[in-house]
Amino acid sequence: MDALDGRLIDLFATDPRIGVLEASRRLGVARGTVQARLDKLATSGVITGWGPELSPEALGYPVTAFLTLEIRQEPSRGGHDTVGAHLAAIPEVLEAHTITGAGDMLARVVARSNTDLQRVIDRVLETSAIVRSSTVIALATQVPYRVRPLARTVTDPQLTQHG
Amino acid sequence: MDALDGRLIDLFATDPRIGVLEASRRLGVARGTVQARLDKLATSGVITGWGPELSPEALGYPVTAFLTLEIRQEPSRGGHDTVGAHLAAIPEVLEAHTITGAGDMLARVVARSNTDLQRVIDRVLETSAIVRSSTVIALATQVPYRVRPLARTVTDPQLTQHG
DNA sequence: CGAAATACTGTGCAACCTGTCCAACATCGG
DNA sequence: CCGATGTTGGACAGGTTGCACAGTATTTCG
Repeated sequence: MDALDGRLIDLFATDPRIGVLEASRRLGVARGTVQARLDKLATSGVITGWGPELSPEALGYPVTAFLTLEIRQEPSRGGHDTVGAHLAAIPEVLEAHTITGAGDMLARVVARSNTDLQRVIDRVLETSAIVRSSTVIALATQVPYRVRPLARTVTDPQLTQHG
Repeated sequence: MDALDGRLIDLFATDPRIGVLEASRRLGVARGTVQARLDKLATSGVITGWGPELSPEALGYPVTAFLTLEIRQEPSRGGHDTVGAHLAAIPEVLEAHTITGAGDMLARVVARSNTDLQRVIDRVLETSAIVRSSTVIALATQVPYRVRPLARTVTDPQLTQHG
């Protein structure tokens, strides 16, 4: 990751439709350089994919909520992996992580409405491996998910301010 | 969104590098159909972008945490928008939402290490509009962020189980 | 410092893909 | 039955890709 990689990522993030050739023109470098950089960024794992980004809202799921789940401690009937597999089978669960705290998990779910959210939560709680849960509903998004500003800190370390 | 749209999204999610022509071959439809479908999916907002997906981990930020922020109620010195703008200026804040509860927000942040997380949190708390905060650290990811299973429920409603 | 390794450039080529038309046919709802 | 809409197969020019090569810069390391 140097400044050219950063500009390359910015370029493709802003204008994903452009190809390698157009990118090389805009960056003022040879086409082969752009190809090599992209290959390296993909190999090193910085770029994980080029797939289409889907909007749950446009798919009819405008309600987002975060569930904090307390997991049963007994290994035979609980465990994070059990719950993880359970959650992975529910389409409305967009992501789930284990977090610090007494055997807890945090899951992001979406639903068709506030009413529909109840159905989703019920489905999440279907497993006996979950002891308790609490829900917060996302009302608005102040900062939409983004990684680009972070990528800039890698090439411009002065952006990493120390409070 | 019908079954063909679903297969189209699956196809491009699995193999983003293929073009319209190759997609039409694999789906057994005319090229113009694929182009028309993609245009419509983009226009309707289901597909929001084709940009490269970046891995914070590969960029050197392997630690993810969720901050719950309590916002000061006085309009002059607090407010969600004030905090939202503040958070948006911090690269390590990957997303932020207002949530149900007493004037709270939820923010996802990343850091270079657990130690570095303290710096990020300090920077988040630099504004006087935030009264209090609590942090949970994500230890592992059971379900990585995904929307594809959700897209399937739109074309295959029986996947939407009722508990 | 000097040499090796690595990266970048500019170029060329064949093969392929895209964007954009078009006429004809199929499907669906009224 | 009609119209609206979507699909098909085809065509075209122009652009793009993947690959290769030699030559030149730049970096790395003894």
